[in-house]
Amino acid sequence: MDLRQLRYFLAVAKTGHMTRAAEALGMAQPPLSQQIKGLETQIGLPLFKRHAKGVTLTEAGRTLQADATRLLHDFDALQSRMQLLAEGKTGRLDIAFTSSAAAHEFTPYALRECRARHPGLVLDIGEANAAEITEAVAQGRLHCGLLRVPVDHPPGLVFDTLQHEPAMVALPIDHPLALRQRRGQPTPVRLADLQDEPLILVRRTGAPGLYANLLALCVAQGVQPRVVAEVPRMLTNLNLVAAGTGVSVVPSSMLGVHRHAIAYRPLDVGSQLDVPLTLAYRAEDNVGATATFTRLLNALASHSPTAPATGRSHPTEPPLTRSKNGQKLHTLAPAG
Amino acid sequence: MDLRQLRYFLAVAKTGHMTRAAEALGMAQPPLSQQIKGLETQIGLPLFKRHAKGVTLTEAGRTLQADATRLLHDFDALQSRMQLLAEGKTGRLDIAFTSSAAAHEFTPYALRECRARHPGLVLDIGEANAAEITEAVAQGRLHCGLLRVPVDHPPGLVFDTLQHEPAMVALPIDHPLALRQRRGQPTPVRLADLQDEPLILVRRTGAPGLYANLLALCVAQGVQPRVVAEVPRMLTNLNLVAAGTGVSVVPSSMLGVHRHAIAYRPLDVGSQLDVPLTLAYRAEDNVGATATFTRLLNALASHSPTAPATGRSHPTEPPLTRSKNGQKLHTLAPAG
DNA sequence: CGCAGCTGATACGATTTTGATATGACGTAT
DNA sequence: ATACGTCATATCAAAATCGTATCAGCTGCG
Repeated sequence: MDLRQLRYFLAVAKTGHMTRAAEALGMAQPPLSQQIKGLETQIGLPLFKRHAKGVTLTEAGRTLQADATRLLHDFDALQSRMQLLAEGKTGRLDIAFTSSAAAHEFTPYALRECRARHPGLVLDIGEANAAEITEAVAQGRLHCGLLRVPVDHPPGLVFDTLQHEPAMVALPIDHPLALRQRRGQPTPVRLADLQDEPLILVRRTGAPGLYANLLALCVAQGVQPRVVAEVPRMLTNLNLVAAGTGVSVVPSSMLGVHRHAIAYRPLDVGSQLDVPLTLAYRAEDNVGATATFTRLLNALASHSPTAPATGRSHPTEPPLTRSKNGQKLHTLAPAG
Repeated sequence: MDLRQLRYFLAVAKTGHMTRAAEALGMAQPPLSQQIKGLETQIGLPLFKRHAKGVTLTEAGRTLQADATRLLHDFDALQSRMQLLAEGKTGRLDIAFTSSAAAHEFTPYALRECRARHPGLVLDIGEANAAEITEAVAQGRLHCGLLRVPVDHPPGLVFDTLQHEPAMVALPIDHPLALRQRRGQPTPVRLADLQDEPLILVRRTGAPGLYANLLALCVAQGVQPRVVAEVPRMLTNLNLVAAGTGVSVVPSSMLGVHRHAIAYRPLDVGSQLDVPLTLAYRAEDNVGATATFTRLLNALASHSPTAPATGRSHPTEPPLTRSKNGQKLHTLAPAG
């Protein structure tokens, strides 16, 4: 017995004619008759009574009709479920951010867009530091991770740079560097200015990341930073700055945090430090819902004003709704 | 997508090995790999991750595993349901008796046996007269009918004579024919004795049946019966006899009804009238549960002491339990 | 570091299954 | 009575499936 035979059977049962069922099925009548006969002999009961102008279901036929209808319905449901899964219109998506990635405006925006465009996706969102996220993605416990500077590159992982933004110096509001002005405007900070300042870093074991870049830049400029604290989270970092414990260098999207206690100053032209927003996922699992998510984020990023200048790994996609601060930058017909 | 492919898939998913799954399925490994690959390309997602010592389900694979397991289980259930139906171990059976057929001891005995041997059968039992039963069976509203003398022979209907018994004369207990004795024993009644007796008949429109036989026999013997009543049911008939309204001729299995008011006397040797118990069913529908029932009744009948002398239309069957009045005549190992 | 031993993937020929065309048998309706 | 429509049968072509032989890649051992 076979699903094909059951489909044939149902077609015949529905029409009451071998011939008409055959043309409805897009096939000739003789093979249909053969298949029905095969089904009957395999079951051991006639399913139809043949008469001159068609066929009629027997009792066994009626029983089979009910059961087969249900079964084929279930089968079709299974098939379309898998189809949706394959197309990435359905599925569960385990994601996590670092706290500084979550602070970038692109992150909540992308999540809103994802929810609006793909209501069938279930997003399960967590938060962890870059090292934990990288490991979780590599191990398959997460589908995607959003972080800043990649801290590790396990084989099989892809890192898409979605956004770029300059790093800024975070100073206690009454710090001399914060008070320094030129023609009434605050002045940029040079790395050399931080030479003897108490520096606070966000850092975890074995995780180079953003601050590796900063320290490398210091070394390159002959600056000896004085690290007074290493904290696990960006917000802890800023709390300490606000308390006057020291100074820090943070992505510019942190601007505004503790704005009455912290002054944010750009870095000097010669000390520019770019902070990326990075999407991490496994190359081999970039299918279905994951692919939907990664494609969407890359597409949103390439249409975003703060898109990275370097060539994108994925080409642009169809027009996208861009709702930022309640303003629509791009418009899409039925944007969900 | 196909059930076979799903079976293959589940085998691979269960074992975690293409090779072992292949031997479990009784096939070679290459075609199995092909089918799995075909399934994956058709769905559009990899279902397994291949590595050096086997394969592992992907997320999509786990989803499909759950769904496919359910579907195949349903399919197997469908198949075994149809199998049981074909074997006649399951199903609904619409039967009806005439009241005199129900009076024969064979009838309740056969029903008991049927229930005991085939607990999966649902017997829906009705009662009607011979003409109604014949029509209902012919139209397919009944699977089987039990009656006495067939009143009609629509095409396609089969009548199996299960039992034979002599007709007896039913007389009011104080009737002269009942009181007549020879050497202290009641004497048989000749048809001629009934010449002027008020006769009561069970009869319905257009239904010849038993009483046609009786009347034919009277005509053959030159007897002019005087019919004073025609009643719809055998029991009504006997009620009237008990009340002294008249005399009647009834199957001997009615013996004992109103035994304080009715005397039953055999017919004279020259006036023997045989009353059969007949099973009616459609030849073309004698499959499944109906076949189980008709075969059982024929088998029980051929092992019964009152089996008809004429050659049976169906050969005898395996040994059967015969519990009559609590006595077992034949014994069967696990007779249910 | 290299090689045996296992894994799944590929290539190709044989078998089985399935479908199409032509035709027949049977009933019905005009 | 005959023409039409039904399903069944026979025969052949096409497709799918399967088996054998072989390859490629990874593991784990020496």
